[in-house]
Amino acid sequence: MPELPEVETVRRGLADRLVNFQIERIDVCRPTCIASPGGPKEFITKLQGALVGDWERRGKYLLSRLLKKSDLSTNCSTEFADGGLWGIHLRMTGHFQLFDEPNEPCSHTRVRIWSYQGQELRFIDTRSFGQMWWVPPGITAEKIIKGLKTLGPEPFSKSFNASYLSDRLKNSKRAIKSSLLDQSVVAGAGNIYSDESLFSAGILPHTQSKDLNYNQLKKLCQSLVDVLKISIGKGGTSFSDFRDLKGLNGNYGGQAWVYQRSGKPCRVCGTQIQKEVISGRSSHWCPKCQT
DNA sequence: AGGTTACCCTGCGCGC
DNA sequence: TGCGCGCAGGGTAACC
Repeated sequence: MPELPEVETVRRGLADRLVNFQIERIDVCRPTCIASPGGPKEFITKLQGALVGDWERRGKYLLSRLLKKSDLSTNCSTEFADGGLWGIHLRMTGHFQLFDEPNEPCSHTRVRIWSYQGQELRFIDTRSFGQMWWVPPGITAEKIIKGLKTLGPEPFSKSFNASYLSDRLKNSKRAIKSSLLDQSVVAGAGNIYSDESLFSAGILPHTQSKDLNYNQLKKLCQSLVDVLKISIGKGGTSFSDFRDLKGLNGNYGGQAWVYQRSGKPCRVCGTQIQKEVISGRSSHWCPKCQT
């Protein structure tokens, strides 16, 4: 279940490893994972021949700038035209593997992308929730990728602070846990990091969002940023480790304070960690450390 | 209109 | 041993 730190780790891995990665061929093994309007056919046509450029992360979305060799350019020319954007959302179980040698794909392989250099970038996604898009040149990614349109501020940006949260949540009766999961409030938090940041801030997940005072919101902002940063630091840097991302899930490196620890003693005070479903997502908290 | 729920999908763990 | 059920979760559509 990649959340912001895992997606950021993937972004860095792709940016590091896909150097001069020019796409020769694509095999979409599961057509439903291509979510752009033109479907797999257009996705394949438009990505083929493209050079994969810079990688950007927005919330849990990944975007790569594609460069296409200009029709006017000669063999020796290094001129590239805008090839649009390649968007990716890993959702629950999506991950990449890069192979230097030919290799038999596993049954959960959804998209296979070969470079002219003979490398294969493979998208593997057990639960098949992951999606990819091709965004035409000159069109904003928000037009094609619906989720980007409603994305709130990045947790690490200046616009994510206590006064923003205070204003955004001042009339909201929903549980703060639910607000944190809302990508339009803040981009990138999922179930793990919302539980962990609430623990770190000493706030009960059921608390009505509007009832949090300025200091609590300040603490919450800082806690979320800290928890995310710590996890990015432990996210690993080598591409081959991506297959192990799932192993890090759920405990972000074994350091979870409350997430999926219901019934176990709180690492701080020993009180039994509680669990309850809040707005459809399991929530974990310490009844003594969080008030 | 804010807010909640169902759904998509698959593997796993539990209970009988 | 084996089967069936429930659970896990991000985002979005549909609903209240």
